Amino acid sequence: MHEMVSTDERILQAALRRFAADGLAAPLRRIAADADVSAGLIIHHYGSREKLLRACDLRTLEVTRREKAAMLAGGSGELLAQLAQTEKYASVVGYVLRRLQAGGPQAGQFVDDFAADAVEYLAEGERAGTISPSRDPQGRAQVLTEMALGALLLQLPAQRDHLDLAELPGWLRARSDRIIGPLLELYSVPLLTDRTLLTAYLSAGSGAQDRRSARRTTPRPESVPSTPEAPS
Amino acid sequence: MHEMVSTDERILQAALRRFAADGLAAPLRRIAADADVSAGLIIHHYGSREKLLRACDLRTLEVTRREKAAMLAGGSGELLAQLAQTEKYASVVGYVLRRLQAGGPQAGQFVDDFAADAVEYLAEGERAGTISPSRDPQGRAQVLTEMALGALLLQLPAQRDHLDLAELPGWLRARSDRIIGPLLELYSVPLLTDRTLLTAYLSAGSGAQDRRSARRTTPRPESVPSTPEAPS
DNA sequence: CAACAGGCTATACGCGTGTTCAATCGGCGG
DNA sequence: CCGCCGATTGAACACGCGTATAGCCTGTTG
Repeated sequence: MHEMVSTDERILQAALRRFAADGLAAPLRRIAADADVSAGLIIHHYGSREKLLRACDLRTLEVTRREKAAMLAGGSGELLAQLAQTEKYASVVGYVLRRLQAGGPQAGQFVDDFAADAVEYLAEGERAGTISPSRDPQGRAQVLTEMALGALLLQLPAQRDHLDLAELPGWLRARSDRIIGPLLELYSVPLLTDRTLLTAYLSAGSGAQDRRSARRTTPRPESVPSTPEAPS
Repeated sequence: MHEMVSTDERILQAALRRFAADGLAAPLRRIAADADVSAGLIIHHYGSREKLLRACDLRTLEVTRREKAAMLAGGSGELLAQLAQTEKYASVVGYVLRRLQAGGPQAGQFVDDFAADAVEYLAEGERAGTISPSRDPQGRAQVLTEMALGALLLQLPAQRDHLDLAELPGWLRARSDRIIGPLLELYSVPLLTDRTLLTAYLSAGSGAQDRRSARRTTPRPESVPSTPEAPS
């Protein structure tokens, strides 16, 4: 009644789920078992393992882009978390995280994709007056995106290496509740008590767009412990 | 003259370098070749591959702790970056990143370790008057650490999956220069233009320490796009 | 009805892995 | 000098992987 999907699609969805659950190194045979087919059939349909991964990337990119566009139109933020609320999308969310974890050029594309959308979100907030303007919106969005995604990725598999897709939405929401306090504080009251560092850096001749001049000009003041970059 | 290290140590250092360069999935035989020994000898000395990884974890934890303590005494911030400046420690820095990338419980321990030190750094800055006080220092340090480490990890292997340890220090410094602008701005001028969100959240009954009451009480205002958590 | 085509499976090959084992080497105490 | 014992090695084992191949089973077509 509700589902008579083609075998290709069934394989792709099984791959998406299994990759998300066990990581991108999940064996082909396991995916085959999940999709109730033989391992050879996957090769027959997708050519090779890498091609299958490519297909997963494509599908994921497509879904996230579509869904992000819908959310942008709706005007509400919170991407991955909100996306994962819909249980239907848990696998693609998990796949994104696994892809980020695996690294490589593909991960960069995902990040850039999210960063590009973050630019729009922040600009929208800026127009609405809730987000302070920046002298480098692109850079700010990039940094914010990398921090948000990175932090999420970092404490995601801290529990185990197996990701339970059924628990993922609840886990994301719980995590959101857990960190929203410090996060709100961090973004409401400046971490640094005065702007001397910022003004010093800005007057040192590196405009926002001008990245080439940002080399060793800043004398890197000694008195300040722990530039927030520093916990790393 | 300057070096007559035991074979165990030579193996461990080779493992550290190779794991850092190629990831924790690097084959034992490759490490053996680097250390000019046979693969069997590694097993003979360390028992198994996992034990070798355990030894690497231990060594890394020990070195970072010692060096972090020294830096804390010295009063200067910037941990991993500064550590990596000394070419000698490039391998342990790389190993930390690889361990974080691999995830698992061990990664959590590293993060917690760094977060614990971040608490001290921030407290020191707070006493010096350069860092604003927080109502949840532990939570703030945790979030800052996860963001810093996560962002670093996220765009680290974006170039390739092979990490060139010789280029790592330069790469870290370049990255630092690249993002210091938006970062300084982000931590000097509040991202959110007013504190209504924060006060609303705080008045919703969730004290800093009291995490259990932080469930779905906040009505999650509709007007604000992109809670900074949101770029993810 | 016969032949064909294609989705699909079972099996096998080649490779790389961690680990084991027997054998060899080398120094050191009895 | 003998004998032992740990360090060290190369070959072999067992296993899991991705992939190639040959065949089966079913529906369709001439």
